[in-house]
Amino acid sequence: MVVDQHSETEIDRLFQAFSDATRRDIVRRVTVGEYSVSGLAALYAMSFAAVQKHVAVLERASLVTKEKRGREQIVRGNHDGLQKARQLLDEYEAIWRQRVDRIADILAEK
Amino acid sequence: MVVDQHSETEIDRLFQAFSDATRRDIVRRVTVGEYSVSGLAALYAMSFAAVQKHVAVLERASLVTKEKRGREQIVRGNHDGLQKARQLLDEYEAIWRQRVDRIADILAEK
DNA sequence: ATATCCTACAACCAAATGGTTGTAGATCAG
DNA sequence: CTGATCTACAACCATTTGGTTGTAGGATAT
Repeated sequence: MVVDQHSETEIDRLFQAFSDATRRDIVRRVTVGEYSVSGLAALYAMSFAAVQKHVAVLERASLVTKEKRGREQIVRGNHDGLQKARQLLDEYEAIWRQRVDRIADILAEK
Repeated sequence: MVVDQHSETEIDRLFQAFSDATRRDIVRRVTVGEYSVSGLAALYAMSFAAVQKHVAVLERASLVTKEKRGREQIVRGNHDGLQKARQLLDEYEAIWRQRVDRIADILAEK
């Protein structure tokens, strides 16, 4: 495998971030509206610190942004990460379509 | 969070499977053509057993299928997992679009 | 001024992950 | 038949992950 190390670990982080139900829920929530970290923490049956870590994972994956406002940290959705993930999966879908086309061509030759 | 446990852990597995560069490479390869597990193992700087585990992770995520042929196990791409992942991300994209529409409506009211 | 709220971060823990080596059973080739 | 190949799986190991509690500091409200 000779792949760009930087972007590959970025993609690792992106899908890793999506692979947890709590984090996916956070992403949905903060895309619709604003939440402070403690506001999010109130929603789940886990400690504030645990939610804080989830938000940190999402931020590193560009799925969420944080902005300090007074004593609160406001969490909002970040479209960048989602767009990158979707683009990635579109590439895999394109490989499937090429394969289907290739098989169709072979059948047509007969 | 009151979510369907079964499908949620399925999604966990799906994105978890995508969060590793070797596994993503395997998915691309076996979508284009057929590979035995040892055929795949020859491509990477890791043991046969490690690749075997990666394939197992992909199989559980419905990103790949295995079929025994003689003494070999043939690995092929499985479109189901990819489709599910793409559908999921499309739902997140839809949330974004709703948000954009909502903001546009508010602006239009003024 | 002081108590409360929100956040950051360290230290710790159990379980999962990604890798290894080794063993054993099928299947194939000569 | 024998040896080589392919796979499955167990046992082990280091690191990461997802959670906890505790401490400390900055911002807010009374």
